Amino acid sequence: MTRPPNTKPTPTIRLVAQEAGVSQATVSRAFSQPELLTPATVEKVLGTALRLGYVPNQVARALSTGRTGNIALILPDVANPFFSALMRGAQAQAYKRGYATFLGDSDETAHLEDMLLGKLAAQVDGFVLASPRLDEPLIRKHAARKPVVVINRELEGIGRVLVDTAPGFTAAVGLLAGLGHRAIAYVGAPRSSWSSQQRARAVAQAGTAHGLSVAQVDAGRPSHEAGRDCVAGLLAAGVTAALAVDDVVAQGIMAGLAERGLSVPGDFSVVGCDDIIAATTYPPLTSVNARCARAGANAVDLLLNGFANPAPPTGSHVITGELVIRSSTGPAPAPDSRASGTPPAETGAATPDPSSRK
Amino acid sequence: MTRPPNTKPTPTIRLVAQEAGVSQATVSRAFSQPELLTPATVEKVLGTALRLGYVPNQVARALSTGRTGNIALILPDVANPFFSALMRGAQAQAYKRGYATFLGDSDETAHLEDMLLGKLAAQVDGFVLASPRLDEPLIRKHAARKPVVVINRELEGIGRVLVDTAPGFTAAVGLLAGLGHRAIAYVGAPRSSWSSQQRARAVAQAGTAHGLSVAQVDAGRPSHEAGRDCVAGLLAAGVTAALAVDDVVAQGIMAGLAERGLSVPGDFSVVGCDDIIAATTYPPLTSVNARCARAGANAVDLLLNGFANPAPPTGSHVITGELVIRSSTGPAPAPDSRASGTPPAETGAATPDPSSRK
DNA sequence: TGGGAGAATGAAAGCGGTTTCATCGGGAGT
DNA sequence: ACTCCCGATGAAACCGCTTTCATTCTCCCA
Repeated sequence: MTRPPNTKPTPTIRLVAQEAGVSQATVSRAFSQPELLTPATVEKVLGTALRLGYVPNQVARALSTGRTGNIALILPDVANPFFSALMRGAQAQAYKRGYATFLGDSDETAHLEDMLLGKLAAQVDGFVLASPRLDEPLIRKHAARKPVVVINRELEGIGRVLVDTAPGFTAAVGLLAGLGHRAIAYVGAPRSSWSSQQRARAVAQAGTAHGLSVAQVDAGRPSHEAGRDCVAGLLAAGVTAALAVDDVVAQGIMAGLAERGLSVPGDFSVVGCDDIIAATTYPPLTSVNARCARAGANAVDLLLNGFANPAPPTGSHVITGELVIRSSTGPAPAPDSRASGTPPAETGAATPDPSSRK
Repeated sequence: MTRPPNTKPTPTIRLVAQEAGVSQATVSRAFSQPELLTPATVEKVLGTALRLGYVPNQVARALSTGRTGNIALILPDVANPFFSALMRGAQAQAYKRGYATFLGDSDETAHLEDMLLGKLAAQVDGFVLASPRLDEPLIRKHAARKPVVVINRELEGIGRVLVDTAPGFTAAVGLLAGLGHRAIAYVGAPRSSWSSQQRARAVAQAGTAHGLSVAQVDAGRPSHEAGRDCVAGLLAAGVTAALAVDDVVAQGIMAGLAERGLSVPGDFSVVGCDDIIAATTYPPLTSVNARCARAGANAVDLLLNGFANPAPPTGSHVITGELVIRSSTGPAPAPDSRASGTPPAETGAATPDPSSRK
C-alpha cells in the first residue's frame, strides 16, 4: 500500500472525530446530513474539520455509496470539431450540476469504445455515448449496467439525443433547386453512421421531390482529405452542387475545387453540416446547424435527471438542425461556363448570412 | 446506501473467487501480480473472470492502494483546435499507460481552473495543466498536494512541457524577408499567454535582424473573429504580411483579406501557428507546427514517470516547432499592385509544401 | 409521575479491493 | 530420511466513508 509520491498525509474522518470528541458517524453526518445533528455539534465538527484541513475523501465515499459524482463522455474523435463542441457543452453542463467528467476517445473504433466503457464503469454514475461505433447488443449490455444516454443513434429503450438534421438538408436541397441546380451530390460517411444515413435519405427524398438527380458518394472516414479527394468524382459526375456530411468534408471539397481553379459559389455550390467551423472559411460555408453544444448539454441533463428515477433514462430528445445560408451556395453555373477557371466571385451569392453576427 | 438506479449487481472479486474455487487474494493477485501465481491458476481465474464479465473495481482499488489510476487534464478551451489536439494526444497516451483521464474545461478563467483542481484532487494521481490561466502561487499550492505538469508555462521546479515555437517564427520572418517583405505584423493574444509572448519576442528579434519594421497587434481572445477584425488595422499600418499567434486567428485574417478582395499570397502573406487546421484552408496556410498531440503525450509521460520517483516531476521538456511552408506566403506585392482585387494565384507561391503528404 | 415517542449520537458492518502474515506442501541438501 | 527453505495460496486486517441499528436522553402527556 505504497502511497503515491508527493502526497501529504491527508486528515481522515477518524482524526476529526477524535479531535472533536465525537464519533466518525457524527462527522460523516455533519457533512452529508447536518439536519440530523444539533447545530452546535455541526458547528463544532465543521470547525475542527476546517482547522485540520479535512476534506471528505470522494473515493471512499464513492465506494461506500456506490455513487461517484462522475460521468464519462465517450466519443469517436476529440479532434473532430463536432465532438469538441459537443464535449464542451457536455462538460460545462455536468460541472454546473456538480459532476466531473471523464473523457474517452475511441479513435473511431468499436473495440476501444468497449474497453473504455468497461474500464470506466465503476468510476462513473453514467455514460454519454456520442455517435457510438459499437454494435447494438454491446451497447445494451453496458446500458444494463449503468445508465447510458446515446447521441445520434436510434436505440429503442435507451435514453438518446438525436440531432435531426434532415429538415436542414431538405431545406438545403430546396435552396439549391431554387438556384437552378439540376444535378447534385451527397457526400457521406460510411453507413455505420446514423447521422450520415439520415442525411443521405433526406437529400435523396428532397432531390426526388424537386426533380433533381442526386448522386450518392461515400467519402470514407470524414476528413478534409476525403473531401478533397472526391472532387474529381463529383466533377466527373457532372453535378453542380454538393452537400457534405459535415463541414470538414465540405471544406475539403472547397479546397479541391479551388485547386482546380473553380470558384465557389460561381462554378459550384457546397453545403456543409454542423456549423462549427462553417463560418471560418472564405467564402463562409452554407451549413446545417447541428447545435452540438446543446446536444451535449441535453444528453447530460437527460442522464442526470434519470438518476433520480428508478428506471433508466429512456426518452429520446430531438434537436432540429436548421439551415444557415452563407456564401458557398449560389446560382447554378450556365452549362458552358464551367471549368473556365473564372476567379471566385468576390462577395459570394446574394444570399444573406444570418449568423455572421454571432 | 441506495445504489444508483439501473445498476445490475456487478460481479465482485468475491464472486469470481467462489466461482473459481480460490480465495479473494488469489483473484486479486491474478490481476495485479500474476507472477506470484501458477500460470495454471492465473489462467483459471482470468477465465472465470472473463466468463462472469468481471472487471476490477477501480474505486475500491483506489481506496485500498491510494492510487486512482486517473489523471486530470485541465485546459482553457476544449473547442480550440490546439487544445483538442493536445487532449487527443494526452488522452491516448494516458490510456496506453493504463490511466483514465478527467477533462476540465476552465473556459479561459482562472477561477474555474482553481475549482476544478480542487474538486478533482482526490480522484486523480496527478494533473496536466495546459496553458494555465491561474496565477503562480495557486499553481504551486496545488502542485504541493498532487503532482502537476504544466504545458506552456515556465514555472521553475514544476514539471513542464514547453512548445518552443520561437525558431519557427524566426524562420518565418526570414522567409518573409527573403520574399521581399519590409513591413510585417505579429498578431497576438493577451500577455497572460506565455506562448504569445514568446512568439512576439521571436518575431521582434528576427524582424530587427532582417531590418524589417514589425508592428505588434493584440487581438484579444484568439478567435476567428478577432483575426478578421484586425485586418483593417493591419492594412492601415501598411504591412504586407502578418504572423498570427495561432491558425484560428490566421484564418480569420485570411477571411478578412478575402472580404476586401485581397488575395493571399498575391497581395498579402499570412503565417499561422499550431498547424492543426492550417492545411484545411485554401490556400493552405504556412504555419509553425506546434506538435500539439506530442506535447500532450509528453506531458502525460512526464507526469506518469514522475509517479515512480519519490520527488515530484520537475524537469522541463521542450518541443521545437518547425515552420511548414505552404501557400499563404509569397513575394511581397509591388507597392502599387495592392487593393487591385486581383484573383488569388491558383497555385500559390513557388514554395514547397512538405506536409501535404501527411 | 411513569411510559413512550422521538431526537441525538455511537458502535459496527459493510463497500470491493490490496497486502501482510500465516500456512501448507514439496523438493533440495546432507 | 530429516530438516530447511521457498513458492503458492488463504485468512484477515485495512483503506475512509456511509448507514443501519441500537442506545441514551429528553420531554410531553395521560
